[in-house]
Amino acid sequence: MYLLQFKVWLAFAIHDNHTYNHLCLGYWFQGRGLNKIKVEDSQICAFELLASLAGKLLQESESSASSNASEANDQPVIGGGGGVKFEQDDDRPLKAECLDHGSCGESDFVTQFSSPNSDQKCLLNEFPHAESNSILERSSVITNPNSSKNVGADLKSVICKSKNACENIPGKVEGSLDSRVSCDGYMDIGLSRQKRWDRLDNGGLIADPCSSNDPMKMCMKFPAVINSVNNVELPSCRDPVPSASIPRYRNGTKLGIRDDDGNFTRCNKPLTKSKAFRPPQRIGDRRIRKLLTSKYWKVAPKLKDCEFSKPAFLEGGMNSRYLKRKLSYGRERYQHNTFYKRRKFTDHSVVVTSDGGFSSESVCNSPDKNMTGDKNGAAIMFHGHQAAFHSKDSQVKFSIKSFRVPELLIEVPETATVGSLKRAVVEAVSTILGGGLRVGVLLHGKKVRDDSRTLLQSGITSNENLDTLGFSLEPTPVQVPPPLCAEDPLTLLPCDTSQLISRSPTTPIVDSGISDTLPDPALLTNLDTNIESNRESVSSHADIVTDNTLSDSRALVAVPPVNAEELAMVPLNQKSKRSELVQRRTRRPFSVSEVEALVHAVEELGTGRWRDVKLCSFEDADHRTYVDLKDKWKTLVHTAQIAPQQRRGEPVPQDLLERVLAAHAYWSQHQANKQHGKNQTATLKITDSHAVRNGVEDNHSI
DNA sequence: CTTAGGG
DNA sequence: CCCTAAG
Repeated sequence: MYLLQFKVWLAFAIHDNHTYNHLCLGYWFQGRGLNKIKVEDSQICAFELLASLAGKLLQESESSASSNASEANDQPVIGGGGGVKFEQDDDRPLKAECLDHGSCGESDFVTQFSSPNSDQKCLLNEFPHAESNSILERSSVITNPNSSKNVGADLKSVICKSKNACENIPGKVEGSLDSRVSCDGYMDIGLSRQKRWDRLDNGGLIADPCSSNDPMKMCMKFPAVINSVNNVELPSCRDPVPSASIPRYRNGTKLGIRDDDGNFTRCNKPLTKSKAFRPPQRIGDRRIRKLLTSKYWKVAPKLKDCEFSKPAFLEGGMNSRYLKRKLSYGRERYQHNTFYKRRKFTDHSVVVTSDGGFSSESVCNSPDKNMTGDKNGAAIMFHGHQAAFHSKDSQVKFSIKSFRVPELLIEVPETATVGSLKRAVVEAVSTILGGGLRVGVLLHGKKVRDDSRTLLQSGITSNENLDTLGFSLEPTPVQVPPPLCAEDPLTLLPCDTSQLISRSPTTPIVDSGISDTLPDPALLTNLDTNIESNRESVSSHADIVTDNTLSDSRALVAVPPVNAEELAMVPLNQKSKRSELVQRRTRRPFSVSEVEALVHAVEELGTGRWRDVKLCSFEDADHRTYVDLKDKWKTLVHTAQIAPQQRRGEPVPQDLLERVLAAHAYWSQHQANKQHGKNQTATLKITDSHAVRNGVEDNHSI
């Protein structure tokens, strides 16, 4: 479980301004644990550190590859004071490490610490499977005396430091490090993911270059959102009706609601799941821009190293439900405290991004298909181009032409060697594939999740146009997958993918996009589209760089278009009518039991608190958003008011409809009263102010 | 982010 | 279910 944490951290360290501590973990995780990084300035942002590391690797590879080390000798230098030194504790050449371990993922990480003694392998086994790693356990594992001393010690210090830093987190809740701690990994993950989205300016809005109709707009909203999370309120606290009084199970109806003992489990859900993940469909542009803009390569002065990852420990017994908010809060602080100093970054750099993150929808799969079954979206690291051929009999033949790798951005300076570029690619891909792969099946752009169904049942038949069938490669969900399965994040990723696959505006969505856009199998092998889009991407990419270099000549070097073509996978987002690409969620008619739950919740909470309704009765029904509930209520009211003959779909019991009407009437009245009360208050205020104006000071007024 | 309402 | 305006 917690291995994932490292994995994710790594992902972030790579393209975020995480501090050394974060990167540290990621670094080791990468399988180069024996190569220490010494950082004088522990606040050095991950970027710089990574860049240094990349430079180091590059240098090594180059110097060893040829005698021409002049360029390579241009050691990466972290601007300003903090310095970074690389050391190797063993004899293995860095180069080898880079090539051989990059793809090992977490298993590699583990190996690092158990290698000294083969009998220590047992460590590995407990590791990934531990269902309740506590921080303490974690430390002990990492610092196992049998492990490399240096590594262990360093890691330990990192962890300790993190813990300390956490103590300064506002809102921290003292609590024992019980099994719940295992949730922190997820929180970290979710947070990190989200962080990617909101890593905009210091809470400020970036000029929106897009029209209001542009999907990009969505991204723009983040800063605002972030700023508004100050209100860390606990919904249940203000609930007139104790949430406990709201049965989670009613009439034997389960709505994917977990009982009160399900805290731990709940942690497995994406804590940050939310719409937040959805919008940034085009965050790519933004992110890339940032990456290329020197001004973002800053150092986090006094940022607490783990403000981000903290929440884990904080949540003593707090309802996980609120973690999200708390996290947001922490994130906000982070933003405010973060970048000031500016540091120039130069030399080699290898930036690897992977929007897909390590999410994995599979993670979301639960036995109860009905409840969590379908988050659209897939882990999306890859998307396959596939062609299917009909055949006689009832046989269905499939032929996967190729898979393309979307959302993989690799940057290297012009002076980098082809070899280093290859390694960078290998590393990037390896990182993603570290955990193995899974294959997803898409039909008409929708994921076919039920593995037990037959092709026929799934609609995959020779009669169908098999072009509508698609496959996707996804990172294997590690153990108990992390909550990255946030419904939205997943949805998001695929969108980026679609762009990568084709620039055709007609491309609906990632999934179906492939087949729809490339109906002719022959086209599947045609790279024109990709190349073209790449060029476009690159050019815009270069433009950005150019712009920035005007103010800072030390900015990164633009990636030559040539490289882009070589990397049929460096698809940067392009501006396009993404909005048209968004796929509609699959329709999910409410079941009677859901209606029942909804009605009950509304009876208790009223019609103006959909978020609470969601939380109380549908918290675990990830596919039901509060908006959905609101809409459903709307239709229910309507349904209840029309003649039974006009109703469609699964009939809703009349008694339920009557309750709907009753609740509707009741709360409508309630709202009216409230409104009336407000008016009265307003009147009073006016009266008061009037009184003040008249010199009748009254500090108690209002 | 949430709500409320139109599409 | 989606989209948006508003808060």
